[in-house]
Amino acid sequence: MSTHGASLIDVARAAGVSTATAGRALGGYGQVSDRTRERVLAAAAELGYRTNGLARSMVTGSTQTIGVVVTDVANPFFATALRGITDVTSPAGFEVLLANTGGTREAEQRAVTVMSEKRVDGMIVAAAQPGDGAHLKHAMDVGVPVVLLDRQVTGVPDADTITIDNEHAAAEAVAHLLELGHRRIGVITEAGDQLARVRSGSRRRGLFPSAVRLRGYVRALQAAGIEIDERLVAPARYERESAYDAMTSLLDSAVPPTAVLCTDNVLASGAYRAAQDRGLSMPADLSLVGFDDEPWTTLVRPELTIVEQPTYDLGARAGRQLLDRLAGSANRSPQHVQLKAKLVVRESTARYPASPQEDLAREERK
Amino acid sequence: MSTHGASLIDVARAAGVSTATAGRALGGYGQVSDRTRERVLAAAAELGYRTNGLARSMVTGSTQTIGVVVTDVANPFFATALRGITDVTSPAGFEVLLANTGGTREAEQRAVTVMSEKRVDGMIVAAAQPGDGAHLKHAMDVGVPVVLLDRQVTGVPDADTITIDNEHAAAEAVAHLLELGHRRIGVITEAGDQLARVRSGSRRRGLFPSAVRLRGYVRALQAAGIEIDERLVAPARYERESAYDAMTSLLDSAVPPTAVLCTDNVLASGAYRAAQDRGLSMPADLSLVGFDDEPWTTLVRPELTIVEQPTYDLGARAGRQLLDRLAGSANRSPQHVQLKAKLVVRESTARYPASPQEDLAREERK
DNA sequence: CTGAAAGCGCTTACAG
DNA sequence: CTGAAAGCGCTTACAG
Repeated sequence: MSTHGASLIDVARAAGVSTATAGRALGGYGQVSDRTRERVLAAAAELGYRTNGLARSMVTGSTQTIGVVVTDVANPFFATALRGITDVTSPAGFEVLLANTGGTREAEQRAVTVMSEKRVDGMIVAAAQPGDGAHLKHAMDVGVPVVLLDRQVTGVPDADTITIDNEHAAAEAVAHLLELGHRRIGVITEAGDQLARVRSGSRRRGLFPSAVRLRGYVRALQAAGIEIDERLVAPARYERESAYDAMTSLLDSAVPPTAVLCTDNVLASGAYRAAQDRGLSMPADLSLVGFDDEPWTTLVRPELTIVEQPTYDLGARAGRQLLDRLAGSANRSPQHVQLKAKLVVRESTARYPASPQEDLAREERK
Repeated sequence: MSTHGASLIDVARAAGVSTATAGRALGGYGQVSDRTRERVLAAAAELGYRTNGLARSMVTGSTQTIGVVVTDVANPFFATALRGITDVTSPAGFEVLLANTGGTREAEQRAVTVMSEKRVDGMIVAAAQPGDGAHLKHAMDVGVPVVLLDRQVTGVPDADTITIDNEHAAAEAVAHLLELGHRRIGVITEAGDQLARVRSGSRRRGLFPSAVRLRGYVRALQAAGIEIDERLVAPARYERESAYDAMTSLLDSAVPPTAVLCTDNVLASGAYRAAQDRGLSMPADLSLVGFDDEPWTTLVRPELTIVEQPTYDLGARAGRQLLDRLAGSANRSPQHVQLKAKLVVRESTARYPASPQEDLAREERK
């Protein structure tokens, strides 16, 4: 590839030394006399030499590159986590090879294969599907450490995992509502179809965050001695419109909830809007809790009470974990880090019933 | 690197053929008989063989990787553009090597150097600084095509550029306000320090989007015969709090503006909040225009009138442009694509004065 | 401190 | 259709 300019041979020739010596001077390894180093550096500068990283990687066995696989970089959650990853790995001299799976397992498998072929030193993966991590297992088997981000996957028992304690996060939000006096608490969830599975209490792996949050909801209510009312569990897709509809149907039900938990940020925005459009006054008529501290949550009135995930940290920790593996703790047993989310009470949640008087007034109206 | 499993030699030996033949069978190039191919494929599967992309790239001269350099992946603008890039380049068989510069030229130079060393086939760069693109020029000189995204850079005359027509975008927003009757129109801008330069009308290159938008503001007012009042140009950093302060000082001035343009999404959120906190009723007391169609802009009341940038498209077009270069149009003259932004009128802008009656009432109150 | 030689794992002419 | 050999551009023992 002469188009890519001078090679080490050219530099060595120009400096009147062997390629071994030129390589040592340029690469900063081995011993070189100051005089020689200067001559080589001068020749390299003259020729505009840049090391061929491909050749170097082939012999050193390291590319100083890590693969990062997410379902959607445009999602603020992953974008922020990605920033956390690069902020940690970049100073350590690693570049990031990025892949977007769009949430399909096929795309993920392809991405993992390509990254393996490009010989990334390790991978951080936010999986598309909770089941069957055979492709990830395979990567680990050939010596590429993988760190699972945000999502547990079955079939990769040896991978490190960095997740958020979603069960606790959701449970805390529900506990907050219970404490305020709410008894009919609805939930808008992407995991509506997994309610039965969630209630039966299967193991963690194989459950994605939305399902784990739903479990937190279920557990918190059960702990308070409240029976789960399936009519209060509103399924929705990961779209504002879908959440809008879910909220609407929740409010249309015979005995509507007095409070609603939305298990992610997009769902919360749709639900918020539906409540607004219906002319409900929050928090007087309805308490609402969302996930993630997005800009809009403090711009709307009332400001939204949320569960704040340590998103940036999630990425940063994953990066650090991978760096640790790469730095030699290759055979240590898998690490499973769970970060805590934080309930941030703002204006969209309030006591129910609002006050004894109002309670009375409500009764009289009947 | 035996840790990385079987090599082509191992496969060839197992299949009883030469490495040349094994390579042809596996790589899908050259001629191989069906019988041989089957034997090779079987052996490869048996051994869990994966091509070493490093070795392949070294001989083919292509890594099927493009470098993408942005200032901040966590910024929704770049995250969305990045998604546009990957959606276009991934089906074409390219992976993305990502770098975050944090907005400093040094980090950008380092990123570009490393990407060159890793032999990316091309790069898409959202520059950290408008001036001195020597490092980018250098990349192009050694045969790595560069596409500039969103930001013009001096010193790289041969690079393709994909930008948004920011001057037009801002001018259109101002024209909308003028049409509504506003005459005192303020602007909150990151390019406050460049007002003089903007007014003198220097060339495009060397000006970043914020400055170009400020120019759009200036031009639109001038076209309407309105003199620029420097007290209406409020400088702010790219932070919500800073914009909040800028808006506050704008409203505190002796003759406050009746309408304000915010030249990006973060500034708009801070300004919106300041107006709210002051108890101003929008759009009756103040008209406000922002940039970018972020979720919050339709969640707040009133909904925000905005200039919508084709962010995803910006990335997609950049990806396509780079693909074109790579596909052979290497020597064609540089392309400069400018995408149009779109004014989306919602509820935060209204006629001024509101009506003759109100005008009268206003007068009487004095 | 320096150099000759081998080798990383592929693909590519060139013969046959 | 298949194979022997060269070569991509480095780094790494091994001698000296």
